[in-house]
Amino acid sequence: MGTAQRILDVAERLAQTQGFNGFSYADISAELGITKASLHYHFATKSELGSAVIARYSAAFQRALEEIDRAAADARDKLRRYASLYAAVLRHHRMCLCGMLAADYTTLPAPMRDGVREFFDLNESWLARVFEEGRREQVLRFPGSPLESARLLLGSLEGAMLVARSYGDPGRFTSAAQRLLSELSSSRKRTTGRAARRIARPAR
Amino acid sequence: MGTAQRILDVAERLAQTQGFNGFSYADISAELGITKASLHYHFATKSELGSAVIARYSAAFQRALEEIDRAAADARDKLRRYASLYAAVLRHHRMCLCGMLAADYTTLPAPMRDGVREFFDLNESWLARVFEEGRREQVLRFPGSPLESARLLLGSLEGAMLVARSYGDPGRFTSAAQRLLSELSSSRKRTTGRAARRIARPAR
DNA sequence: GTCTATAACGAGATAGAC
DNA sequence: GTCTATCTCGTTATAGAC
Repeated sequence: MGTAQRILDVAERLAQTQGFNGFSYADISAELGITKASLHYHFATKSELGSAVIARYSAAFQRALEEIDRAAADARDKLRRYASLYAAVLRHHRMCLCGMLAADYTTLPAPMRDGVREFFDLNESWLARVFEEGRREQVLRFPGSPLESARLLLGSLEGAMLVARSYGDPGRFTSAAQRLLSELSSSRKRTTGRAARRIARPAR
Repeated sequence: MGTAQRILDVAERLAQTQGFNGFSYADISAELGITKASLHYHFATKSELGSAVIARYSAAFQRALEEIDRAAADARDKLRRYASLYAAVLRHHRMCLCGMLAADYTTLPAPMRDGVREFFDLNESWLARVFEEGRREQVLRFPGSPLESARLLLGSLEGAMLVARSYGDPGRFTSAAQRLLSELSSSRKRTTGRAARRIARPAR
């Protein structure tokens, strides 16, 4: 794999675990056994590096959502798999990249701020589509607009991750995620233990 | 007001808006018109300063919760007022201190990490008591244990704040908070517009 | 594309005068 | 309690050799 990709891998992980102000070129340099000057050859400024990390992360997330659209049985299943994406991140002791950057938001360079909002927009519009589809096919039942439900779910999952990570306890996240899905999608057939386990250990 | 308190005021605001790694003694120094050396007289290390900020914040939050216990009509009203505390913070363009520090968590000195978890514990046990009370007095209806609902609500409010702040739109928070309360506390009498407005502009 | 070397600055922290 | 002065280290970033 190219050097640029390996730099992005490390930067992404550090941003997800320590925040954008919580790591430096020196950290990446030490981990890859490459000098700081070389890092600057690939990414001239930290802002540029951060923007590249966000862009790659968003693209990967986009692909994951398309994969869910392809594989999921119905809208409810899509939400379950969506929550599983978050659970997988947390199991790697990471926070969602953009949830993390949302905390650093006011200190971020403008291009990165835009990237963070675009990531949220991406998630919200996909989720809103899923809620709309679920309502249409009568597999989901919820009050208000699909977009409102999308925003509530996105924010709640981000917050559940954030707190769960402080306790080093992914169970806190999966527990909250299960309740959220069953509340937000209160169809007649209620969520059972089987679905709960599927969130806790998703297909890879 | 004493110098130490004014230092804490500034440090608290900076921690809530920029994160613990997003501000320095120099920032506080400039704002208060006092040298960095003087700051170190009051708080020898940044870790000490951070711990003091958390301790004061937690104590103030504790008092706010006791005030809610005193003033609120019932458990549902307590939850509404609880959400209003968060909305007030957000309106000041701040994030919850400990929600912010939860993002910085892995980079924090150990004493601060403990303080963050204690803040969450404090909130969760108060909320769990409220959910329990609400169930007992049949004003709230929810599945599972009171503690699970407490954790879900805490995490969801933190996350809703985090995302809303990125958009500079407190309305995103209040909208999510309303939905959460009405879902989490699905008694027969549903929440109305009157309650919604109370969350948007709480009593001070 | 990676290196050595260094610039330029800001961080947290301390010594000691007043 | 607050100051000046300073230390040491870490930060992002650049110049120029290989």
